[in-house]
Amino acid sequence: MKNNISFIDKLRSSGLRSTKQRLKICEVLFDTDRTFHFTVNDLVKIIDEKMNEKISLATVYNTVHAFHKKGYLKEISINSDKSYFDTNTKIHHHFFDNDTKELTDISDEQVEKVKINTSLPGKKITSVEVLVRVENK
Amino acid sequence: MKNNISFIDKLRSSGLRSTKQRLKICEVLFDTDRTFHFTVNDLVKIIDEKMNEKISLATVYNTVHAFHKKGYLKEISINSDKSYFDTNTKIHHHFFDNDTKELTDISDEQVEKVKINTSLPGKKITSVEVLVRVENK
DNA sequence: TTTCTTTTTTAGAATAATTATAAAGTAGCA
DNA sequence: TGCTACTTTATAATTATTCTAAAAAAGAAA
Repeated sequence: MKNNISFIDKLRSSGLRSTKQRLKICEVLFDTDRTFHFTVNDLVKIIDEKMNEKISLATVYNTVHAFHKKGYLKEISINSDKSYFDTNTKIHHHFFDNDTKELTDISDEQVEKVKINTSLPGKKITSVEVLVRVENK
Repeated sequence: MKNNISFIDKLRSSGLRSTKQRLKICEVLFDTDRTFHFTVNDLVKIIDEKMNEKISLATVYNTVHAFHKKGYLKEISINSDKSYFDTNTKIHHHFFDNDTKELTDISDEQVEKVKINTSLPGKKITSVEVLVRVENK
């Protein structure tokens, strides 16, 4: 219950009502030192097992989508049967290990600025992301 | 029926039996001047409507996976509800239109060489690809 | 060719992630 | 306090993909 006030503000200021469920999800997602990747299923499990709370699946989906829309979460582009989200919303890139299927952040400084010398008419760029695939030597 | 011989060879040499269905799919995928992107559903539609042929959905999935495994197709990393494949198997980059879900190639010259200043121990880089998401202005 | 073995195709069922629905509950404001 | 719009919820529906098991076809050997 410590810094939940900041979450309430966060929600309010983005036009989302602060509900019990949303605050709980905020805690799980943003009340940590480090950012992380997750699927909706991961999130449900954490809420259920670690937080001993029961939030309906539909609500978790709703909330994750709302947070994504507001820019508090980022969707990661990996082809998979599920959607991966990232609490690190800064522009950054990823290693994807083809052997273990693990995803690791590459901080922005470690990738030289990607320049795209072309565009699509009537469209604006919303993100530029690099995916570096690796495998065992 | 012209250059189907090459497809038969292609299949044979990769240890796949050359069946009527696989040859038809080869025609659709590889008997064109330009490479293209597709989903399994797109492919089924083309076979059905343009080629007036009926190949079972399971077979199309099987074949696409077999071709992917053999390196004749590339899967594109987009978080989406479906899987996208590319008949262009060379390393290259993409625009993905968040509105229309359309995928467009970005030719290699239009992207300045991406430099990654970090690595993972024991791993070697197999590809570095850029995904540029766009949406309506 | 005929026969035999293995691979492939197929329709349909099963699975899994996600979205839609519509009723009940809650937040925030007047 | 009461109202209204937004949320939550359980459940059904949807969609892409995979599984299954039987029938069909391919390739090799006799």
